[in-house]
Amino acid sequence: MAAQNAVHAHTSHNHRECIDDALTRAREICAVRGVQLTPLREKVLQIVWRSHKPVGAYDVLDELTRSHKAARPPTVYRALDFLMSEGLIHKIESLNAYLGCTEAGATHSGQFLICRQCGATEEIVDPKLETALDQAAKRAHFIAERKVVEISGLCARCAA
Amino acid sequence: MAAQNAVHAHTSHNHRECIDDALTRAREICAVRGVQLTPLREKVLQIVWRSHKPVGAYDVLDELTRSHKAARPPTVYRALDFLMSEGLIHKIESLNAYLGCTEAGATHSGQFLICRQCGATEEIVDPKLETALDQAAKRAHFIAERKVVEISGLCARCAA
DNA sequence: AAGAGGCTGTTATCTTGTAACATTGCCGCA
DNA sequence: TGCGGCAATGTTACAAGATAACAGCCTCTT
Repeated sequence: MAAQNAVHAHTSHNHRECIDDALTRAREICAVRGVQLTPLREKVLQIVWRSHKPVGAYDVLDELTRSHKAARPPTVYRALDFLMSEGLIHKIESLNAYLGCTEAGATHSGQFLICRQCGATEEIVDPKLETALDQAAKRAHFIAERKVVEISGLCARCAA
Repeated sequence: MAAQNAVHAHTSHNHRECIDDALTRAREICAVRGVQLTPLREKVLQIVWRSHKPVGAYDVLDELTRSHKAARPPTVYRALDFLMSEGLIHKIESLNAYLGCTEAGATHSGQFLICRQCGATEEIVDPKLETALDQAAKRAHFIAERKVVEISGLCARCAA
């Protein structure tokens, strides 16, 4: 499920399952935590999950407006902020765009592989890389809190 | 010089030397490459180097306008683009801001430690981290081209 | 003199993100 | 029953970041 998502962002697959899994998982997580995954927030999460490509806030807004005429920028940003604070989505800083989290539940800053050709972006969880980041910070006597790792290039599919 | 800058971003030091070193180095590099470090571009580089904190494009613009009334956003962005393409500055994606490069000359994507308290940002060059990044990409069959690594937290000074 | 290319000027606009205040709806409690 | 508080959303306006598109200028070359 989560682990499966993580390895097929750049491949063809039944994406409906991705979305369903993500939404189900999000509902569970929010229920456990006692926070409200309102219809609006869920809709935004669904929109972000429409693809494995990071989606801009204003693209979310365009999409959201179809079903929700009152939507405005703050509507979207509030929902995105909520989803980020609950670890359900990530912001891809180098693109100013948002991506569904495949490791929802665990608090973590993600590590991403962004294909410049097809746009598909995969979240990876690489313990060695994580360690290397911590060690690098430690050597510099720096207390790491948030770690942004975004590698862009070509996915296997586009390279072939 | 370069290595020295890299370890004192978060400490007090004679910053004039940083700037002078950076400008001198930039002139050398551009001369060797046969590209033009025009007065305008040099001025922008100097402004970016005024501190070890990443500087927003519009902050650069405000500062630039003092000596250069005709300056407009494109003026600044063109200069920043040039300086980035020559590896003389980096963009800090998570802040939408720009920082002088302490390793100018070598082509590289930087790795940064950003103090959320004082704002000082240090560029580090950590071969082990570099390797870990390459390995992580390789394991995912991904061809890495650009690597964004931005760790934010507390510098030793602010933690104390 | 003509033309090409690189740099800068200039105007306008686009994209991304936030401030600030109003409104709604629900829940607990007097 | 009504009131106070809080979380979520509505609404308007704007700030901040970035680029498009075209004009002008200078230099070098032929």
